[in-house]
Order: sequence, then structure tokens, then C-alpha cells
Amino acid sequence: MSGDQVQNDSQIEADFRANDSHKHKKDKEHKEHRHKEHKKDKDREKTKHNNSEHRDPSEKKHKEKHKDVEKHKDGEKHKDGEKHKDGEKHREEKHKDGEKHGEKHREEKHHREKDGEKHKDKHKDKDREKRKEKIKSSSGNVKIKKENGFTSPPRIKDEPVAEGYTFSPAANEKPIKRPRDDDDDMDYKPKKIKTEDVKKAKKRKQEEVDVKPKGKNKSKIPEKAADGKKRKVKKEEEEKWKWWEEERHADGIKWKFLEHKGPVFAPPYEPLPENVKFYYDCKPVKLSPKTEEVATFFAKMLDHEYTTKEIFRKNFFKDWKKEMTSEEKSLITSLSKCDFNEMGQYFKVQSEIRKNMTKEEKQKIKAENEKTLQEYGFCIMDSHKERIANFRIEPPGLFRGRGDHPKMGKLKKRIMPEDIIINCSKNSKIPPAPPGHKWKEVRYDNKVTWLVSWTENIQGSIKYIMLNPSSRIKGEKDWQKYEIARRLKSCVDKIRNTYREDWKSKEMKARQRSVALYFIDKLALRAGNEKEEGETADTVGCCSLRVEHIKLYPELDGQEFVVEFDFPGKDSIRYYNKVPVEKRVFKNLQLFMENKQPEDDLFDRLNTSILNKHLQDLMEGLTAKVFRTYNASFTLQQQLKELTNADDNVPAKILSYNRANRAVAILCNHQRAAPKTFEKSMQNLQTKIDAKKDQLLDARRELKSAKADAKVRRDERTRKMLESKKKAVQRVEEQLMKLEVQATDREENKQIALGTSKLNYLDPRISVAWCKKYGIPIEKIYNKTQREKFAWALDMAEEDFVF
DNA sequence: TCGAACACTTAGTAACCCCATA
DNA sequence: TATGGGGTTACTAAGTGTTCGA
Repeated sequence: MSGDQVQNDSQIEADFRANDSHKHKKDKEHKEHRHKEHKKDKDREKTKHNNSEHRDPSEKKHKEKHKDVEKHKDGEKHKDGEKHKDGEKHREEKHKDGEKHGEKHREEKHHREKDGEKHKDKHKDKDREKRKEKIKSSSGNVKIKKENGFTSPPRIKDEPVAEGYTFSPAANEKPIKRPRDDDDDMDYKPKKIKTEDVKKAKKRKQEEVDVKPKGKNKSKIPEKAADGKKRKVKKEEEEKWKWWEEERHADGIKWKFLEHKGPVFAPPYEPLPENVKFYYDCKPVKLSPKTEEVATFFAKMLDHEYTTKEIFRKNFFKDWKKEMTSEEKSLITSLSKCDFNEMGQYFKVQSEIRKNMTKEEKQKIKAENEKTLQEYGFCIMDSHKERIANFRIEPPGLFRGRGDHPKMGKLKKRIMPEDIIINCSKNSKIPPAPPGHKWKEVRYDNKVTWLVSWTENIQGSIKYIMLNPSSRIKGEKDWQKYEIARRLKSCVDKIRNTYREDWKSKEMKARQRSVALYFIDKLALRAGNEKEEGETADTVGCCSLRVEHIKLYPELDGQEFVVEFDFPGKDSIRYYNKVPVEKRVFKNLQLFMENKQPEDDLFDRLNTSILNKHLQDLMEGLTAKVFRTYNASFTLQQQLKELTNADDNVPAKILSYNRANRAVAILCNHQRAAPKTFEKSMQNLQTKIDAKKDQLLDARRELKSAKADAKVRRDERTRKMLESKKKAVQRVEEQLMKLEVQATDREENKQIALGTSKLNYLDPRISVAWCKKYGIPIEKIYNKTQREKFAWALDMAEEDFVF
């Protein structure tokens, strides 16, 4: 490192120190108390983390397993970490030069900036105050879910753009051409409904399994299929609506015709039988229906940890009392004296009874559900029958917030027709409200996609009934999302250069923005919107990170400039990561943290709207979220390229796919609780593997003796026997390998959820292209629902697709 | 201009269903 | 045929980002 650089860095630091100190003095007095409280929380957290250390052994096991599989499958490497490091170093060196630039006017500019930022500071301070108060009043400790056990997510960036890559126009730049057949105005009537119904779909699915699209031909008719079947499949293919080949609606218009049957309400409360009693202070008490209903919500959750949590109990009891009659209120004054066990037991028995129903009874229920689905589960949107995602109104119950949610246990009220807003076409058949009731409102807004909405009573937020992901309206948006991410690919280098430049900006705001953006890009952090204090669990994203969420190490484990992140993210899932960063980032972080308390905002001059406004200037349609999509899809494509071995068999290739998928899930921090049956199922699998190994030994022994036999006898029968023994060995070897691959996959997946990234972040065309290239049936990668959601990608992506 | 409201996507979990196996 | 277990689906909470209106 040059002397110039050192001087430069310290100069910059001095500048900012002088500039920011006023603000921090001002804040300091307010912070002390909060700091203490947070320290307490931290300690509690530590205990929690220690408790979760049982994960480590599995990690070891994981590594050993990994080795095992490599015996079967050469060329698979997990060198992501190192590769990433190298890339970073390279980038850092590239940008070391030219950092020195006019500092003469820096101070002057800072003063100017200071004024502009005063307002923002006010808001941040307000938030901090609120947080402080909340911490004071809440006895709740910050409980973060288990550590994921990974330090640095596998990342490979700075990869050159693949050769032959052609940039595809973004969805919002040019509409996809093909005249729409329903291009009339709002008042038109639906024509023939074109989408298949569920039964048909089921039938089709059966046939679809055989259909393995290969090659450039867009038609997916199986070559081997018998003529009749061929025709049938072809016919159904034609019936399937290819909305992606049609022109989209004009901007802002979501549909031109919408008709549906309204929502399905939760069944009314059925009072408990007389013999099932609630006890208060050991004495049976007959509760009024309303009180009893709320009591059953609690009784149904007795086995759950929730009911032991103080906040949950407190909130529940408070809301329960609101439902009680005045006599009940005066009698039932303590939750600890309430005995719900008999009620809880009753529900357990009911559930057992349901499980043990006869086949016929189960069939009957299934048929009823199917009938409801057919009646309420579809709507007509622009001449097409589309599946609704959630046509049932959420039933009443107790609110189960995630993490340390301050409102857990509160009563989620029963939604009545009077709470419901219906959205549909004016000229459609408007769904009637249930007898004796009326809707809150009937609206005809075709600039939104929802069919039904209501406001829930816990947070006061609006809930919606919307269409299934397989619908046109959702699919188009999904496709567009990936097109925006692909557009980012073409300008990401420029954006990265820009934010690097901003690390040395004279403006604090620009520096914070650029460091935050670096985290969002490098670590796929979420934007981190500001949240209302006391309304939700204390979770953060990038812009809302606080000083207490990171630790800086000038050197750690032989690496320079390491940042340790430890914070509760979305759903209170812990994000824990140690990342070496570039020196300038590190220095900036030191600066941002100076004179701040642990509970202060790391980026006190930044919020998501400032960040997104800036991103919008860099690229149309760019928001923080796009980086996650872009980096996830880019990583998948890159990892698939690196991990797939063309000579592997199908299970090994699928393992490679899952590993690529896993790299993305780790990057995005998609964790899951290890399945309860995990250890047992691994054990069972191991037993199977051992048995298969024995079987292989036997088969090999038999082969050996058959060989000896064949040498001596040399007749046809012995030769045939030898052949069959050879085949047997081969078969058992394959079976063993399959089991071992399965075990590795399962072990590696213990606490990682692949589904979220697969469904929301990975451009499906990458997977489709990969399947086509390596002859993998798409059903091995996407199940039926996923294939329906990604129908557009299945149809349009060829083997040469590049994200 | 800012906070609130709104619309929509992303997320993990639990219930359900179905298939392989004994 | 019963059972266990894993995959799938339903559910709904918790995010992001845009729009609205004071």
C-alpha cells in the first residue's frame, strides 16, 4: 500500500469526524439507557447462540459425506469461498489507484450538506427514541433463530459475460408482440373460456410426465408416444393458453374483464360438547359461546411453545377478556388458573378421529373440497379461467408472529362480509353477499390485481385474495422481474465502479449509500425498510443495520478487514457472516461507527427510498431488490456451469443442480428448521446404504465365482450366467451410488431451504436450458406446481439460453 | 415532502396427501 | 392393508416498493 493512500484515508476520516461530532453529542444522552438494555439483550442472545452449537458436528459430517460422493463423481469442487476472495482482492487492487482527489472543497461542501441532512437526522432520532422506549417497556428479549453454520456464502462474482450472450430487451421496454384477442374495452363480455379445468389438468399432468422436451423444437409432443396419445397431448397443448405470446395490456391496466364468486368464509364456530369442560381454579365453568371460541384457540395451541411465552399469554388474556361477559370477566382474572387441558385433549381426539376415517368418508370430504374449489377457486379474467391462490378468508385465531413479535397471542378476529371489499368488472356477475349480510364495498378497479380485500385487526394491514402464480397476471410480472435483472447484468460493472468511486465521496450520504449498496450487491442483503417500533419484531435489513449488528476486525483468521455481521433479518432469521471487505469499505465503516452507540443506525444518512431513488437514476427499474434477483440467478448459472459434469449420470447431475441451488440459498440466507425427523431419516437411509453395500459384496462374490466357472466350463449357459452376474453388480453399484448421492444431498440440505430461491429468485429459463442441455427431464427439477408457474419459461427457453 | 396507505412479492411452517415398504 | 416418511400445498406473516394525500 502506498504512503499516499494511508494519508488519504486518514485525511478523509478526519474530515468526517469533525463534521459528524455535533450530531452525536446531541444524541448521546438519549442513548445511554438504550445501550444498557441492548447489552442485556445481547447477552441473552449469546446464550441462545451457544445453545445452537449442536449444528457444528453435522457440518463436519457434511464435509466427510462430501468426500464420499466425490469418489463417485469427479470434478466437483466447493472452492467458492476462495474464488470469491480472489475476485474481491482483484477488484480492490484495480480500484486502489486514483483515489486521491480534490479535497480542498471538502470541508466547505460538508457544511452545505449538513444543513440538508438535518431533517433526515430528525427522523432517525425519532425512530431511535421510539426504539428506546420500546426496549424499556418490553420485557421481550431478542431471540434469533439458530445460526446457519456457514461463514461466508459461496459467491463468485466478476465473471466475464459469457460469450455469445445477447442482451434481451427488458419487458418494460418493448411489449411482447402478438395481438390480443380480447382487446376490447372494459365493458366487454367474456367469450369462450379457454383455460383447462383442474380435472383436465390432472389428466394432462399424467401424460405430461412422459413429455420430455428436447432440442430446439418448441413442440413438446413425445416422439415415442402412440399416435392417439400424441393427438390428445397436442390438443391439450393447444388448449393451454400461451399468454406470453400475446400483447400485454397498456400500462397500469391489469385486466379488462374480471368475474368471480367472492370469498369462502371460515365455518361458523361449533360449540364444544357438554362433557368437554373448561376449568377455572379447578372448578368447571360454562363459558359463553364467544368466550369459549377464543378459549378453544388457546387450547388448540397448548402443545406449542407459543403458549409458554409471556407476551403471548399476556396478549391473549387481554384480548380474551374483551370477549367475555361481565360475569366471566369478574370471575376469570388470572390466566394461570385457567385449565384448557380437557379442551385441548378433545381437539386431539377429534384430529385422531379425522385421521382414522374410512376411505369413503375421506373421499366424501375430498369431493366436497373439490366442489368448493371448482366453485370458488377460479375466476374469469379476460376470457380465461384462472386459478385463485387463496379464496378462503383467514379464519379467526391467535396471531402467531415470528421471532419476538410484540403482538403474538392477540386475537385475530373473525372476518365478516361487512369487512369485505369485492373487486370485479362492472358488467360481471357480482358475487352476492351471504344471506342476511352485505359487502363493505364493491369496487371496479382494473388497475389492481386483487379480487377481494379486507383489513386485519392485528396490524391494520390489508389482506388480499389474488390469483395463483400460474396465472397470466402473476406470470407476466415474474417474467418482467427476471428481464429487469438481466438488464442489470449489462450495467452492473458500471454501477460497481460508481459505488466504488463513491466510497471516497466528500458527502457522507454518498459514502453511506455506496457502502450499503456494496453490501446489497456482495452479500445479497435485503434493502431494510424502516419499521414502526413496537408493531413488529425487531428485525433489520441493510439500510436499517445498527452499529451493534456488525463488528470490525482489522485482521481475523489470517484475513484482513473482516466484517462480522450478526443481525435478525426477515422472519427473525439470523444472518451471521464474516466477510473480508475492501479496505476502503472497512475504513468507511469505522467512520460510520465513530461516536455512536450500539443501538444507533449504522447508515444514519440513508434509507431505502434514498437508495432506491439513486438506483433509479443508475438504471430504469432498478431497486435494491433487483440485486438479489440478479445475483441469485447469476450465481445459479455460474455454479451450474462449474459443477455439472456432462459424463455424470442423472442423479449425479441433479446433485450438482441442487448444489448450485444451495449456493444461492446460502447466499440469500434461506434457512429452515431442521426437520424433526431428520436424524431418524438419515439413520434409515444409512441402514439402506449399509444393506446395499452388503448386497454389493455378495454380488461381487457371485460374479467372481461365475468368472471362475466360465473359465473352466466355457459353455453357453455359464457364459450367460456370467453376463447376468456382471449386470447384477452394475445394477447394485448404481443403486448404491444413488443412495449415497441422496444421503449427501439430504445432509447438505439439513438447514437450508431451496424452495424459496427456486421459486422467487432463479430465472427458470436457466434451469430449463440446463435440463435441455444435459438431457435431464424437467420433472426432476420442477414439480407440477412449479412447472405451472414457470410455463412461460418451459415454453420459451432453449438450451442456449443465457441469463 | 413525508408518512401512511396500498399493492404486491417473498418467506417459513404446518397440515395434508400419496407412495413405497413391510 | 397399515404405516412411515417425504414431497406438496395451503396458509399467512413479513418483507419491498409505489402511490396517495395532507
